Amino acid sequence: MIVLRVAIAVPVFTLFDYLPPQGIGQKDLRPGMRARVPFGRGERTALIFEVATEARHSPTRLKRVSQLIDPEPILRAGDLELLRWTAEYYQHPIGEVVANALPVRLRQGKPLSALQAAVWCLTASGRAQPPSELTRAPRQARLLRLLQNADTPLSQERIYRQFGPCLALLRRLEARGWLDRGGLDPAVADVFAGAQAPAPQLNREQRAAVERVTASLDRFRAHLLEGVTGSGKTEVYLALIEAVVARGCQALVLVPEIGLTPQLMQRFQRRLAVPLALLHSGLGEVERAAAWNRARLGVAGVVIGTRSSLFTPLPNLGLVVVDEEHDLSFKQQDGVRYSARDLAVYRAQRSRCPVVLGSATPSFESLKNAAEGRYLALHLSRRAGGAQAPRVELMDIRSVKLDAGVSPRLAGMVGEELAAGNQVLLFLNRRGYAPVFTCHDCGWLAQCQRCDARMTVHQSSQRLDCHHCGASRTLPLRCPECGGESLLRLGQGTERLEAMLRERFPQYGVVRIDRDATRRRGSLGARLEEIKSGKYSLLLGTQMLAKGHHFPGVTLVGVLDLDQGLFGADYRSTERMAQLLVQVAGRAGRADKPGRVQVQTRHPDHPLLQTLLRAGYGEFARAGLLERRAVQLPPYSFQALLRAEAHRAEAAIGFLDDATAAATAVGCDAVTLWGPVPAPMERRAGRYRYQLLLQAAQRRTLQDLLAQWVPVLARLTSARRVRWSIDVDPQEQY
DNA sequence: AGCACGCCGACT
DNA sequence: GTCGGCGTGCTC
Repeated sequence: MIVLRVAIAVPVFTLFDYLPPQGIGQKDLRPGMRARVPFGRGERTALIFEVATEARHSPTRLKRVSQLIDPEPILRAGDLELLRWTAEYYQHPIGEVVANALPVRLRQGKPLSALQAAVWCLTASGRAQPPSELTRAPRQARLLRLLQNADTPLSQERIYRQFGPCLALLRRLEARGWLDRGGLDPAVADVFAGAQAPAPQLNREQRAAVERVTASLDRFRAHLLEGVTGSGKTEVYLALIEAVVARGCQALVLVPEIGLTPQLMQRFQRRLAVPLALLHSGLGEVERAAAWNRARLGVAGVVIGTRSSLFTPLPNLGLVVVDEEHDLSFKQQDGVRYSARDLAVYRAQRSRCPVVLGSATPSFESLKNAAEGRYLALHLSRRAGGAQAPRVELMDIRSVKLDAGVSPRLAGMVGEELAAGNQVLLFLNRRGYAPVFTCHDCGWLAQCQRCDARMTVHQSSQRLDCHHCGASRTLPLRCPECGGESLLRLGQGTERLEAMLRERFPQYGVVRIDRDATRRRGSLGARLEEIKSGKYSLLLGTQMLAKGHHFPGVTLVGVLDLDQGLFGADYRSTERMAQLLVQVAGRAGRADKPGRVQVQTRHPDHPLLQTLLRAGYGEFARAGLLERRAVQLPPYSFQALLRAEAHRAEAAIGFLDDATAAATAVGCDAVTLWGPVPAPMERRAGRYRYQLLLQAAQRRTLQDLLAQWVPVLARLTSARRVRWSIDVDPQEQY
C-alpha cells in the first residue's frame, strides 16, 4: 500500500493521507512534488511531504490524488525539512507554512513549465527606427521608445505594468519587423546587460571581516558584522558573495522591507557577474515564480529579497546574509509569525555554511550571542571616505514653547543651516496633521468607533483617520456632541510640521517623506532621487527617513519626539528608540561637512539617553542586557504569546482561561504564565484583544510545552468563538 | 479557511 | 408556512 501524506493550505495542524493517482507507481511519487487532491467538496493544491506505506487515517475513507502536477520534486528534502521545522517551532499549521513559502503561481498549482514569461525584444531595424517618425501612431511611438530606452528585452508583464495592456500594439510592431517575441527569462537578460562596476579597495577592517568569514566557508558559523553607518557593510557582503560564487555556490541575501530595496538590488546587480534572482516587491507573479525557479535550478547565483525569500530553494547554498538584522520587518506579524533572521541562522546551520548578520545597531539577541561566543563578532568602526560621526546633542525643551513641535532654538539652527546652503532633516515619528481632535466647548474627542484610539486629523484630505483599523470620516466642521464650532487640533504630526516649515522658510524646497506622501509605488524612490539632486533643502518625515538612505548634503538632523520611545509600552521600546536614534543620526554628514544631531527631549537626564550619547550604542546595549538579565527578560528567557480576539471580551478571556487550565493539565512547572491580560490597545477594529504570556528559562522547556499544549487548544470549544494565534518569540505586544 | 448542516426569527 | 441568520463541526 502506498499512502501520500500531503500539506494543504488549511488551518489544520496535520498532514492529510491520500492514495496515489491511478496508474502511477511508487518510483514516480516523491516528496516535494505537488498534486491536485479532492478536498471536502472541492479540489486543492497539495504538497507531498511523505510517501508512506500505511495510512494514519482510516484506510477505507482515503481519497485518491486526482493528478500529479510536477514530474519531479520542486522542493528537496532539506527544503521540506525547513518548512516542517518552521511549522513546529512557530506552532503553525504546516499547509499554511507551505503556502507562505511558495510563490503564488506555484501555490495555485500552475506547472513550472508555464513560467516562461513572454518577452519582447527589438530587432536591429526596430532599434534603428526613430520613434519620432511615427507621427501617425503616437502610441506605437511611445511603446517603441520604451523598449529602446530599456536596452534589454522586456517581459510582456513588465511592459503592461509600465504601459497598460497593449498586446495589439506589440503585434503591430512585430508585424512591421521591429519586434521579436521570445521565451527568454527576462531577469537573466537584465543581469548580463549590466556593465560590471569595479570593486573599490577594501579598507583594513573590511578585509579582516572578509577574511574571517572566508576562512571557514565550508562549515556553519554565525557572524555578527557590527558596522557603523557608512562603514561599508555592503562591500563586505559583495566580497563574500564573490568568494562564494567563485566556489560554485549560491548566496542568499535578506534585506528589510523598505521602499529602497530596488536601489540596493541595483547595486548588487551592477557589481556581481552572476545571474541574480531579485525578489523585489515590483515583481509580477510570473516573474517572481520564474526567479524562484532559477534559484531552485542553481542558475541564479544570488537571491536577494525580503523576509519570505528565506524559503527559496537553493541547492548549493554557501552563504546567508541578513542585512540590518535588527529590523522588525524580518518578523512576520500575522499568519505564520516566523523570524526570517532566526530561521536564516537555522538554515545556514542545516546547510553547513556561514551566515552573516549585519547592522549598525544590532539587536540585543544578537549582541548577547556575540558576547557569549556563539556568534563571531566582526567590527567596522571607520566610516568610508573618512566621514566623521555626527555630534549628537540633547536639547532640553521643558517649559519651552514649541511651534509645530519645533523649539525656537532648533528653528534658529535650521535657519542658519539653510542660509549656509546646507540641507536639514527633521524627524517626527507621527504622520498626519494632529493626533488629537477635540471640542473646546464640551470636551468631545474624536475617538475611533471600533478601536480604543483617537483619530488623527489629516488636513490635506480634510478627514479623520484611525491609524489602527483604517476607519476614516470627513473632518466635522461642528462638534458632533454640542454643535460648537471651536474645534481644536492638538499635538504634532508631519503634515503640520510641513505646513509650518513652508510658512517659515518659504524660499526653500520642503519635502515630506511618510506613508501618506509616498503612497504610490516608486514615489519614495523618486523623492529620494530629487533629494540627492538637491531639489529640496528641508526634509521631514517619519521613520521611513531613518532607513537605508544616506543624505550627504544634510548637516543638521533634528529629532522632535524621542521621548515617546523612552517610556513605551513594552520592554523593547528603549532598544528600538536607541536603534532609531543611531540610524537617524547616521543619515547625515560627510567628510568635509560633519553633521550634527539635535534631539529635543523633556528628559535630558534620563540615564539610558545619557549612556547612549556618552558611551554609544554598544555600551547602551551592554547596560540594557544587564537589566534584561536581572529581570530575566528575553534574550535571557524565552517567550510565547497566545493572543485571542473576539467581538465580546468574555469570549476572548474565557478561551484564555481554558487555555491556562489546559496548560496546567499538560504540566508546565518550568513555564510561567501571565494573564489573561488585555492587549495594550484592548479594542481594535471592533474586536476585544487579550493575551496570555508564557515565559521559560530554556527554549526547550517552552517548546516542549507548546508542542503538547497547542493541539489541545485547537480542540477547545471556546477556541471556536475567538480568533487566536500563537506568537513564538514575540517582538511586539500589541 | 471554506463549506454544509442545523435549528430559530421576519417575510411571500 | 419558507428564506436565511450564523453557531458548530469537518476536511484524508
